[in-house]
Amino acid sequence: MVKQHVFASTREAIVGRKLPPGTKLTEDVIAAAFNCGRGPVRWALARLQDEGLVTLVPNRGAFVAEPAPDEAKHLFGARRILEGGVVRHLCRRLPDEAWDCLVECIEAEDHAHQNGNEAAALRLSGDFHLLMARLTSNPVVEAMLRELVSRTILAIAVHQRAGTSGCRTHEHRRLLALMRAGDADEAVREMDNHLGALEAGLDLSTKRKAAPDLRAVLQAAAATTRSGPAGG
Amino acid sequence: MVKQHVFASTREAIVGRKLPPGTKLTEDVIAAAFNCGRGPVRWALARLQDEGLVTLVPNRGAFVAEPAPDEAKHLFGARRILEGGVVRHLCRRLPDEAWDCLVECIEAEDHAHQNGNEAAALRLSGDFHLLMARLTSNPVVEAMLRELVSRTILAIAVHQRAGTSGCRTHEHRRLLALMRAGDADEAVREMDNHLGALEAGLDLSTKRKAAPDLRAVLQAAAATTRSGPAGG
DNA sequence: CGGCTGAAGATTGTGCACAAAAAAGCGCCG
DNA sequence: CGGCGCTTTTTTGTGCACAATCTTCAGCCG
Repeated sequence: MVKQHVFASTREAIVGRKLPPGTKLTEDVIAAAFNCGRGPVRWALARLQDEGLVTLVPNRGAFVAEPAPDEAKHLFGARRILEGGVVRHLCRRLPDEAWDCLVECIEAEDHAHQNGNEAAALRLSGDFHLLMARLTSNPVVEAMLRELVSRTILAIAVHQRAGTSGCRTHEHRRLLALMRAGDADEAVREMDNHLGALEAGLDLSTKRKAAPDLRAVLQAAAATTRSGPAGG
Repeated sequence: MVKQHVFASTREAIVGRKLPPGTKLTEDVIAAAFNCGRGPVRWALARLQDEGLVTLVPNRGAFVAEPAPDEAKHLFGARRILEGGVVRHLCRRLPDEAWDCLVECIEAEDHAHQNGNEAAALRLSGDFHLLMARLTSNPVVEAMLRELVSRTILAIAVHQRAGTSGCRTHEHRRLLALMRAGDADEAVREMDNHLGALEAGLDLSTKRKAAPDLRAVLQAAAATTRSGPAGG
């Protein structure tokens, strides 16, 4: 199946930071890159849009999504709600193999940090959160969090301050210990703080991006009224 | 835009019970119904698939999703986690207008129940849950729950027992009172019980659907090995 | 010299045609 | 009469062409 190949590869390129936010995704270019027509590309782009990874402007084209500051805040807010529930769900009991999996994931992240590979560390950090969702044995929850983590990576790529790393592994370790101990309330609070620290590492000033927002607003206004200066 | 029209109308037809689960969604038929080519139809189907409302089998076509018993359980589990977080988030404080909105929604649901319009009541019940998500002022949370509610409606349509109605409004009222009182733990518990009652109203026996599952399993096995009797 | 109008270029939206794969129906052989 | 293989038919997967729209830019007028 060509469609899924285009979708998976493009998604991997976006999440793996190969395609920075704001990159124009011209259909012909992608079609040429995969040696296929525009049909599969359009299918993949539609899926990517649903995941919030690309923005599809009518008659303008597709772009790698640039989460606005407000959207980034909403993303973190949603993760607080969802992952709080996940943590509370996991606190009850879990087989030892599950805990080992989480420990292994943290160690891999530590290893990436030591090698100075920040991109891999950020990716592993996301994998840790995703692994927790997987441990709920609920594919629906897992899918929701996967989408949230992907978009969070995008938001971090856009608004990341210089010198700030992703998830600190010691926070992950503490969270793990709290969950293993069964202290639900404290574990949820730790997750809240953890996500708060992640959000605090970003620069979410809403005024700095006034110029591009202005253009978007004008476009939206013109599209709404349909009676502006665009007509001949 | 034709695409969005096809998408919105088809979605409305599925959620509104006009298209029962399992219905074959032939592209040509939909294209003819909307007087357009198959392009917009494919786009709409891709979006619908991402929302979990249709199942898209390769080289077979699109069908209105029939959530399996396991998937239905996962749906309710995800809603427990997500809506539990929503309730906890809303417990803090909310303007009076918000509470009025919720009361109004409950009364509309009551009205539908009195008129014997069960389909509308189920729809209003979903709107109540959706309204709570909207009151978080978080579009991401709202979108996630909208998808979950839609799929839940589908699951109910498939597995509903005879004589069981949807959300009881008095449970909604009690939940509302608890949230307004600020009793987070008790409100979350009420939400849990409420969703549990909804799930209990379904017949989620996994063995009864052995026959159709068998065919799906055989198809999957054939697709995996690629060396079955299908080849010529 | 600035702003506006017009055309040209580029890109997406849509429809149509062909190919491939699966399903169904049918004939044939045991 | 039942099971198997082939053929036909239906439907999706893909590519290509045309039209609509937006952007850009050159030329013109005030």
